[in-house]
Amino acid sequence: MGTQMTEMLKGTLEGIVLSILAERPAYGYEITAELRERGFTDIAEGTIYALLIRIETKKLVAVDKVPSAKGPPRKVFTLNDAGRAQLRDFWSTWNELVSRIDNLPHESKGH
Amino acid sequence: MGTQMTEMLKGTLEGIVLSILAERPAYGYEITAELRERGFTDIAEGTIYALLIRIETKKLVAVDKVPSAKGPPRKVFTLNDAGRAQLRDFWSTWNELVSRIDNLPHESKGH
DNA sequence: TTCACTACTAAGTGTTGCTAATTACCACTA
DNA sequence: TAGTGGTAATTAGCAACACTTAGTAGTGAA
Repeated sequence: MGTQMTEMLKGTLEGIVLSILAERPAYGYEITAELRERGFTDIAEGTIYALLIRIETKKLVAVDKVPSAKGPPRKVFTLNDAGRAQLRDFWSTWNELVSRIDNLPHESKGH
Repeated sequence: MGTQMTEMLKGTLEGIVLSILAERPAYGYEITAELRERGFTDIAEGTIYALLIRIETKKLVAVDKVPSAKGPPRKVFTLNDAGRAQLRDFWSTWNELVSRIDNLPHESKGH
């Protein structure tokens, strides 16, 4: 992936994943697929799994092992209250950043 | 500063500074002040100087030493062609990220 | 001479996303 | 039976970035 996007995802990717989990519980592989559908085409699988471990450690999610018909058991992640609070923080920080950047000198900002 | 914002600035701060330099040449202290005016209140001085060294190393700017009435000579940074190209890249990546994030599940996205 | 302001530098830290390799499980097929 | 392919998760090592903290100097005014 372009280095530019890689660096920009730092600090946003966690919020992106949390917002997907806010819709419904999901497991790693599923989240990776959903991200690709949503345009985040080049995010490495390993990145997602590492991130999921992080949000589990931070206790933003509940985790259930669910047996799968094909393949090893799935780790299903469900957002908890702390996770929803973190997600609200994410949106407020993101909105603030967007509005600050909107106020930057705009010459050739792209439409 | 909130950790959340700190992480989000990774990958964007460089573009933010470049876009300030696109308006007019400036030196470190000046840029720091301008950022504060524009709402980036808590960015450490050291962070800006480190970033300026990075973009100088990447040859995105021309550097001139200009004597100052009060204090040591200023290092004035001027965007060059490579810098302007980098800035265009920044805006296109940024716009792409914004549009992807806009398409995320939107419940409680903030107003 | 002391103080405040200006301007830059340097060392070390933590978080993050990346690559790449490995393991595990099941169904299908040659 | 062995092999292949798709699903699912984990791990180790790496590089980039912003942060904190501290320090070095030059200048003018009290």
